Amino acid sequence: MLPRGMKAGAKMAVTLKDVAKKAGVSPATVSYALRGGQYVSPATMKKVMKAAKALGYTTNMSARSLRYGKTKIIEVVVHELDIPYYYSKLAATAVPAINREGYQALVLQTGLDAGNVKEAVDGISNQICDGVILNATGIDANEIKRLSMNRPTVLLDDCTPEPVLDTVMTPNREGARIATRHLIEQGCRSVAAVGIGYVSPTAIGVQVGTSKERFEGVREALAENGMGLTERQCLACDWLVEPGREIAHQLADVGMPFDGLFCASDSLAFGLIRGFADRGIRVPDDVLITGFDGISLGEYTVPSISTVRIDMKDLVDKAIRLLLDRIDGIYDGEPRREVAGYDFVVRGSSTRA
Amino acid sequence: MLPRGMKAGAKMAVTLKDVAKKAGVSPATVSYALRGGQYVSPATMKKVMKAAKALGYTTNMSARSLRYGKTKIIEVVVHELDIPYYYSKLAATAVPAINREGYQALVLQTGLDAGNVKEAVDGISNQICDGVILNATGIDANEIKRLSMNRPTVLLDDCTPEPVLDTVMTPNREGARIATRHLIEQGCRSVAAVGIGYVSPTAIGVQVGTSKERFEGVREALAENGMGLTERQCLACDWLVEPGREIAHQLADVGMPFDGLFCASDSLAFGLIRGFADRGIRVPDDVLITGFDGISLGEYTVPSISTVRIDMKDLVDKAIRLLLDRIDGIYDGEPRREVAGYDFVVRGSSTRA
DNA sequence: CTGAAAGCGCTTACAG
DNA sequence: CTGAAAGCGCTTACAG
Repeated sequence: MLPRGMKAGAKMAVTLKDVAKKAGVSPATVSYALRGGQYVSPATMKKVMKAAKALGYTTNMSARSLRYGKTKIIEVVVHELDIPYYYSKLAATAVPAINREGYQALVLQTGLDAGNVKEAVDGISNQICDGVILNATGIDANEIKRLSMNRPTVLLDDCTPEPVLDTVMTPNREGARIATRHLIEQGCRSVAAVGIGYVSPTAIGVQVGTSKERFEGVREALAENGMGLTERQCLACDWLVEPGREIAHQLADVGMPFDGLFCASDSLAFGLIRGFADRGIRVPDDVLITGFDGISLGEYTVPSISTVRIDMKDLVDKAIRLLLDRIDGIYDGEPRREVAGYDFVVRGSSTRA
Repeated sequence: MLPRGMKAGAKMAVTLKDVAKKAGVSPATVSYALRGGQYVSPATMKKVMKAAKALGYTTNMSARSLRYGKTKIIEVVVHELDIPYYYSKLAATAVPAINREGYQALVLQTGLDAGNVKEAVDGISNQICDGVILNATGIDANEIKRLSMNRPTVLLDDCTPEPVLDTVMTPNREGARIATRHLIEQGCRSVAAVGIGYVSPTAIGVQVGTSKERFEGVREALAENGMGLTERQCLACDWLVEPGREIAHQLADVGMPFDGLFCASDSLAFGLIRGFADRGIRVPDDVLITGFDGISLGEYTVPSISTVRIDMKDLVDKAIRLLLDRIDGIYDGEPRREVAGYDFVVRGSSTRA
């Protein structure tokens, strides 16, 4: 008995009604039985279970969600799963943490283009999940506000001065400051920032974002030590492996003008190490390098990568807590902002033997 | 007007009915208008659009799916997203490919335990998606059969002699053979297989799996050149970075008895390179190494990793094609099995300058 | 302990 | 071109 106008599927799924008929009880009783047996006699229970198993019944989640008003799904939206390695680590950490709270986790990959993120969240997320954890980079505040109309949303690393939604921040400025300070302590006197665009004094109050915060951190550490941060020292590029390699080549070709490099990501550091190896420049003998993120692979490169290691578990736990507080109606006030824990890990890339 | 027994959510979502009331038309008309405007006058169209926008309406996917009988979602089940780097690459490749077919892609992470895979597929997938792409390692054929009762499923790398479901294979045996042959051509006379358990002649017809296939490939290449493959040459371990490092340490500690190492994964090769560096053993000067998978990072290690590179795009395309043929009812016959394309990439880890 | 009934939000054949 | 109605599969308060 198809609904009017519905096409027959190749294979109709088994429904509660089918199980009820087979077990000789009402659908209501089947529902009660399947959901743990409250109000159901042991004998009925047994009949129902047997029938359900025999027919291979599984709950139609669309129907349950529609009825229940909740999906028990939390979505994790990341840009790229195969960027080594921040996002895959984020997703991998978030999934079991979400499961522990009794929710299913769905990972959504949007690609690096900000437009796709909008679309992705608009699209599937419509109402297929109860909440979203979303890396906000590249979407503006209005857009974010609009997205949140439908469901609780926690942002990651949204640097907007006035937060519009709950956010978990990475320690951009502090991390950059500590890493740069470390380079100076190791004796560097000519430091550059890889992956960081120069921010002019007039733009400093206007510009917003992760890169700008890290710029500030680097600048502060240099200033503490009587050094400046000029345009020449800022080597803007995407935070990926290949750009790191290219920058290493460029630096080698102009005679390696720096003795310390703060990298905005471990992937960049990874690429730099490779690029310097191509040109016979030795890390850490000829130049010291620090990364950012704390991807696990950084422990295994040769040399291994000193890094600002984000406590991914802490980040994820905080995001989930913020989200559940909204979903469960425990908190309904102004947007809150938290900062993920981190530590600085000293490894081979920034220490001379 | 809540359904009986339903608790009020913190925030009721906007429904078709709300839009209809606001626009002064019927819900049916709103539905038609929102779905492209067939049968709807331009004036009505405009009114509806305006009302929908004003209220921030989005479709309730649970309801639509329930009505439509399809979810337009394909699920990709992987073990671990942050294992460098096969699974994240798989997921990252599959998502846009699935989107191109007009489906949403959901990535599900199960962890390395086979029990979790069952649970994951049982659980969320119930009927929230139209099809599943699933790495089968560690689940037996009966289980797989049962899982597939509910929806079309494509397996990855299921080595069961009689396929129970559509499968895309990686070229396990051929890849291992070619890599090993390459090591021999480069002059290796004492080759070991890392990550591969020894398979005795009596077990060879019985044992099933990826590892066994690769064992066979290695054995064949060695046999072609008059060499054998004994238990001593098989160093079984998980295909991860840390085990690779540990094996390197062990080999170094017993005086490095091999001059060529076939690794079952690039991650293993990655760890070996690191472990040998710890002990002053040089790759490729002292020992040649080949990997398997073709993860992008293998290009950036020092030395870079020679590898059997799986054509991930081809693998994913084949999996999606098999799946869509089932979903769309284009094919309904015996399980089909395809092999993903691949090539062997020669890099620094297996070539002496 | 069990069943009949209502309703979640949507879509579409049908009647106007 | 538009609206009233049926029904997707499920859950639960209510009546028995």
